[in-house]
Amino acid sequence: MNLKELEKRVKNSELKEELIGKRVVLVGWVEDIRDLGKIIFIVIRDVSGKAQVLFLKEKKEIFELASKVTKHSIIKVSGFVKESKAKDLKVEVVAEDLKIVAEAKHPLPLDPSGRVPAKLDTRLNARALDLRNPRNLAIFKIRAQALQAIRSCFLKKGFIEIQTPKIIAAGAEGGATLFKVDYFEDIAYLAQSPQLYKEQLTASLERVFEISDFFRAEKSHTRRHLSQFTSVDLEAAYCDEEDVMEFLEDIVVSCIKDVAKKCKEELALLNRNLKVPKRPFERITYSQALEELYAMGRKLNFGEDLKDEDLGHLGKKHRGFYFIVDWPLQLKPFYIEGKNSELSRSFDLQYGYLEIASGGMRVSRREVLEKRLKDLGVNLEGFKEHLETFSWGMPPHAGWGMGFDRLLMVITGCKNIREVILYPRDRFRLRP
RNA sequence: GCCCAGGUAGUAUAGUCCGGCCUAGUAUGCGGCGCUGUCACCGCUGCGACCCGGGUUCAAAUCCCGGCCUGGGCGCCA
Repeated sequence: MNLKELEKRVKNSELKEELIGKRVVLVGWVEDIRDLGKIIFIVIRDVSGKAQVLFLKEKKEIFELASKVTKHSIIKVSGFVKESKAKDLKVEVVAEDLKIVAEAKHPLPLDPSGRVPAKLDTRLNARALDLRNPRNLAIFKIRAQALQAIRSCFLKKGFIEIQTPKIIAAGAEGGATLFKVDYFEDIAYLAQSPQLYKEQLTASLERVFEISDFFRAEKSHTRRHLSQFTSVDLEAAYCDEEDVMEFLEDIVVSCIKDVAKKCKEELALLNRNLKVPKRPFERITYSQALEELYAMGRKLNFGEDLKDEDLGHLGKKHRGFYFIVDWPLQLKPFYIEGKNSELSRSFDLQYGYLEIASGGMRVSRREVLEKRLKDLGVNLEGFKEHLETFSWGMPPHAGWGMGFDRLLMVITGCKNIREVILYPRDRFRLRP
């Protein structure tokens, strides 16, 4: 089978009244069969939607073939379009010819029609079949659209898309746990962020963005953590934290606006009434957050990180997107610029309890960076090449990283991050 | 690494507390038969399951121990 052979193919979503009387070819999987004895209705679905095909007893050969088709087999049907009496379809196709392209052998691991909903684990183990459920497919149509929206927003602002290495040398970056991999005679690690590279690149590319997967060997087991996740990263020269916060607002709002406009059917399948957030997003300082938490009976000292429970409380008070700014310097990584001796020029973007993005003004002076690293007790040797670039004329720059999968949770309303990833990787899942 | 919950036909569930009328119920699925407008088609009929190993007991899906797997949470998350 090839495209030439399918020249007359009409996607199910294109099957409209204008085609009445015309001969068409449909290809797709069998979603449902209703055999009434002398007439058989087959509901055929493809990536675009569904259609109803009629088989009449007069066409003996194909009628008998149709009565043997199993659900979820791939079939090719040709026939004439006519008006339909079906509840939710305007037209249908009376079959003239039927070919079983690929038989689905039962039992199947789950029922994509969703009549008996399968557990997430079962679904992920049979993902390709699971995505024949239009609701689940909708999530990934939205995902693709959201990515495209973000990319075009960056390009409009003059950003250059980059790809940084995913295999990196010694885990000098510290912090979160790295995955170790054999690298010929050496040991390498999987990158957990493009941080150092994207900063370096502002020296020449000025404004850069990257949309790629990164890896964290955290032993987290929650509904919002994964070992492999998609990160949207921005870094821009001659910008400060305020500038990149505006970029972030713009990216998020454009993305949601675009999805709301172009994915109406998909959002409807998810029962989602997607509201475009208003700019500017609310901003609270870390100190304000502590005060608010104190008023709710939670005592935290300055310098303590906000725990999930705290963010949960704050999320109830601040609905939708909001920034937490002015974090204590000690809570932020070495490359974040200080505001003074205590505070940093950084921000986190929250959506309710969920942390979506974090970023800030970066340190661009080598001596400051070296001091910060030394204060943390890090061996400068591991950062030698990175630090060197800061002696070649490093422009002041700021940036952020956003968890794309988490943004998608917000857009789709999925409560488990695994639902918005095709083949999620977590601590307990390495396959399929 | 820690805590909690769970594992019953292909899928999803009831039963488990308090062992015995469980010959394991229901829905959906799958097979057969009938039916010319279905649309979660319908009617009749059949098929199919107690995660694995050990223990207690006259008797284990049910209680105990170990293992494997899953879900949720904590911690962790530059």
